Amino acid sequence: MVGRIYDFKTVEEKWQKYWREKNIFRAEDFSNKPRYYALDMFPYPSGAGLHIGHPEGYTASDILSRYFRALGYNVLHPMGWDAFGLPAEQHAIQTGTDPRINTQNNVDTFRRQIQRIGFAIDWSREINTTDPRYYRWTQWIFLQLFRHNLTFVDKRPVWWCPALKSVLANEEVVDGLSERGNYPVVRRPMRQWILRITAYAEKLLEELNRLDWPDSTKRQQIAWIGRSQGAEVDFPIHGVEKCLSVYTTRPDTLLGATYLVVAPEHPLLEAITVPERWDAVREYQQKTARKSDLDRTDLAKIKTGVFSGAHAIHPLTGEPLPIWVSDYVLMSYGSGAIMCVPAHDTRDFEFAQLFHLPVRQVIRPLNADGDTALPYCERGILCNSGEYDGMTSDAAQEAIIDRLMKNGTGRQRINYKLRDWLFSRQRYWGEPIPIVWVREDDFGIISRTANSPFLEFMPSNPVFYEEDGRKFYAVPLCSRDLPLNLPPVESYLPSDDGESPLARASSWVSVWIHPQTGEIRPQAEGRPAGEWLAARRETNTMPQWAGSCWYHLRYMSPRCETAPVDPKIADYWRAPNFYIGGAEHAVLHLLYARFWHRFLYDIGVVPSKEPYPRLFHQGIILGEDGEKMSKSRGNVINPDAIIQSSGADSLRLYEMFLGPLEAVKPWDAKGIEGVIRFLKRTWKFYNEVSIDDGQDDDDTQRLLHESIRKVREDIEGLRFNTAISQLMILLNRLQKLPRVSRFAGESFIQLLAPFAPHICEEIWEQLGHGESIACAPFPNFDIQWLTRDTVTIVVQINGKRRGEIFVPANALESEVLEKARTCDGAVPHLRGRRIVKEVHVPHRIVNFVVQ
RNA sequence: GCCUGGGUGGCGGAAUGGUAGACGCAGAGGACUUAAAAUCCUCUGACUGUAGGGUCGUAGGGGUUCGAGUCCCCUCCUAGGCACCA
Repeated sequence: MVGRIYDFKTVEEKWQKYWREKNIFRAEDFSNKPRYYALDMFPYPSGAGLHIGHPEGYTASDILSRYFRALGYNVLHPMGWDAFGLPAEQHAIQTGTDPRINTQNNVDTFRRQIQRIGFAIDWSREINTTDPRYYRWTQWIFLQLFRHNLTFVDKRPVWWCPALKSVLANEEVVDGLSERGNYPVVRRPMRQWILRITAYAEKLLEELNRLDWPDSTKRQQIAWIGRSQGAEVDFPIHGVEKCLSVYTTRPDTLLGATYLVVAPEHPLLEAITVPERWDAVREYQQKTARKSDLDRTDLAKIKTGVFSGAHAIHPLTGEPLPIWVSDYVLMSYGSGAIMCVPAHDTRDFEFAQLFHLPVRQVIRPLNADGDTALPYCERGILCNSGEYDGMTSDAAQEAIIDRLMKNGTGRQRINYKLRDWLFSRQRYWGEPIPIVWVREDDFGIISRTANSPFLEFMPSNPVFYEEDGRKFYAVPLCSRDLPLNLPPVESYLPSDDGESPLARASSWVSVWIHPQTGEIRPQAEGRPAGEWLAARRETNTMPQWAGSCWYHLRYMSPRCETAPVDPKIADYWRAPNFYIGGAEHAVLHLLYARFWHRFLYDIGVVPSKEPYPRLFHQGIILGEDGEKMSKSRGNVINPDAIIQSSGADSLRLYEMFLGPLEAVKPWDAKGIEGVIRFLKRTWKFYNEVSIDDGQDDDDTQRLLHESIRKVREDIEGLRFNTAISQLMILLNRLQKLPRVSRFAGESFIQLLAPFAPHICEEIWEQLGHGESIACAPFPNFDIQWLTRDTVTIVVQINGKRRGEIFVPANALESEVLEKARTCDGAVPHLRGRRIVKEVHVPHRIVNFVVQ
């Protein structure tokens, strides 16, 4: 019936061409069909080409896409390129060529490789974050954030990587080394753009429990946001008109505080340190400043610190408490100062031991028996706390906060570990930030110019910074100036002091702006007549995360010229039904994208609060040695080579058969033989079997309908490995038959089609169908074949399997037990024994407990 | 250190508290072939018995249950995340 030889290369190329030319997988906006949006984390098109890990997630989303299309859904399955980023920039630096060229080549390679795997992608919606028509809207969203007071600039110590000549975000630094390249990094103060993601901490935390996400990822985000509830307590300082505020999650231990510690960078330190101690404190500050954060946060190291000579006054007892300085207190969390309760905090205890500070126990365990080992860090019953003695920690906490509030020396307080998002990079290959800087007086002119185009995105709180005693104000470009294109530059190398390569494009940087008309002209052309103001463009660019914060929206209306996403189309597609990508993005991309998306919801741009309601992480495919694939280990499997030797269908099928989608699992070059044989047997089966309008025998029908059900359930539950083994079981049976019914013959190939679409299209066509199998309605099972007349029941004696019986499914319990008692396997073990208990689980098991 | 997963044949893995090891790989034997490849058939957890069969077996130890890979407690190993966040 089909050709004798299974020539996968010819078959696969034929159908890939067919799908492309017939636009089989085009998604239709506003279709009346139910909609299904399957989204992959889009790749960074690296020079190395497609990795074996890419097709794993893509195949999973492709199976779902094809499955739901066959169920009659209008499916959106798009692909695009997250193409800004460091490797392309470094390539540009090394070769001196424009990163656009290299990026375009890499994108072409990725597209060709992905297309060769035969994914059901709507290529008419392809997007690229480096396309000005795309980043125009990335810039627009930035300006909206700017307008809503969610951005600011600050000269702050940031991670500076001398080797990369670039500033890195907290998240890009791992153990004091750059995430990319493992170069050392140091702290260095620079002017930076920062996004107030902390303003969204509560919203991001709240929505989390409504998401269908892996628990571990939710937990990571919860930990990253790091909400804690406690109290802020003010300690007046002896002899100085100042108060030191501390944050504590254990206000119940307030009476156990014996000293305070402030961070070396604390702004009050200068004012409170007594003159005799000033040298020691300054020396300590300098020593800390020289330390890398790795040294500073190393838990294993011995604590250090100096006494400031100052004393704080306990707000409840009036007792003077010494104020120490130590780098175990971080300026970036809470208020940069803590009250220390060595009896009930491990770190405070350690410090107190080292510097011989008093330890006062104020909490005892609920079921106290004898002495408590200190530090005791659990909650318990208060002691040595005057009027609070005998109260539980919970009650005391409330009572103490109450008292502080009455005294005006404390209040409830919620803190987050989440830090604001350092958003600027001193790089070329990123979205330019659409801001110009003007002098204070000129900013006043713009602000007073009614209808100035520069007021379109003007925030209520101006953004400014000071340099050499002069203030510079941020002026947002207006939307008609977008996109702000990346200018050509002569060198992609940042300057040694860390300025972006854009700073060298002086004719681009220095401009005249016209407050009334909004016109912008290069200063190089000389000052035009009229009321023009001198301005300098922002030369920092956005981080690579920016473009991936909203790409899921752009796929919906990729050519929309009036908004990031067409509101009507966004209302149609809503949100992806399925989002798949690596777990390495658990906190970075997934938190940033949630932030931007939620902001867009808040300003009415999108209809849903959350970008990705259902998320899944595919596991990693390891090399054959069980180690992570890497060039240096030489264990990299190249997908192109697999496709060349075994075909795209085999690659797809094998990656899905390897194990559970979420598991980390090693590649096995021998293992792929199994699925190759399976596909060959499938081909051979349709070559040899005769398909007619007759009936199948009962066992075949039963297995067929069971298989349909299992494959459907497994696809929907993402259990592709067991779906494939069911298909193998089904084929093992079918291929023994000389003839099968049309329903059986067609169903099998349709069940297999989402996994191995090319071979199935070919067989489908040769079975006489004129239309693509991708559009054929998916087979459904008939429940009548899933209920059995006769069931097999296992007979156990004392929990050990001794035999089995076949009984009618509707047999009475007494009949089943009688048959079980007298079955061949059971009789010898029952002889001479007394049955003390009979357990009968209908349709499953009978267990006799005997003595 | 803390928080999460996970530990099942030679290997990847399968098992709503109910026949452990489906499916596949590897291995053994056989058929076809001059031969090899490919393909097809049979066997394949360990120990034990001529055989019917028996005993053991899901990291280790305990427990709950008629019955535990699955639930509970402890220990070990392993992967991932967090890490002086007061």
